[in-house]
Amino acid sequence: MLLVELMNGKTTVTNFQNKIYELLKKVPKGKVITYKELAKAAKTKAYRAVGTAMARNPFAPRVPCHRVVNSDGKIGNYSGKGRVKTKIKMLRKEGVEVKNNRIDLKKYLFRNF
DNA sequence: CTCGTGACTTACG
DNA sequence: ACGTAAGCCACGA
Repeated sequence: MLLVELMNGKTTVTNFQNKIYELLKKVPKGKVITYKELAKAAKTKAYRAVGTAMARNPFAPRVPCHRVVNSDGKIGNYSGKGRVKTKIKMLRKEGVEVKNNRIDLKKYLFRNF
C-alpha cells in the first residue's frame, strides 16, 4: 500500500520525503538505520534534510522514524510524543539494546536495502 | 529568488 | 569525551 493513500486531504509530502519514507519502511524492527545511510540509500547527501523529513513524518508509526539514529550510534532526537524518552522505549521494546543514549551499530544497523 | 531553520555530519581543539 | 564551527540540503515564508 502506498503511503500517499493514507493521507487525508490536509497532509502533503514532497517527493524527497516520500523517497525517504519508502526506504525507511524497509527497516525491520529490531534494527536501526542512520540518517546518513538513509540519505545514501536515497542517492543523496542531504543528511540534514533527512532529519527534517523525519521531524515532519505524518505516517508514524507506519513509517518507523524511531529507528533512525545518528551515524555515531547516538539516539539523536525525536519530536513525537514523549520525545527521546519514548523513542528509546520503543526501540527497547523491539529488542534493540540502548545504553547511555547509545546503540551498538555493529549489532543493530540494518544493511540490506 | 533570497533567507532562516533544523530529529545531521565531519573536523578540530 | 565535549563543544564549536563549517558544510550540507530540503522546505517554507
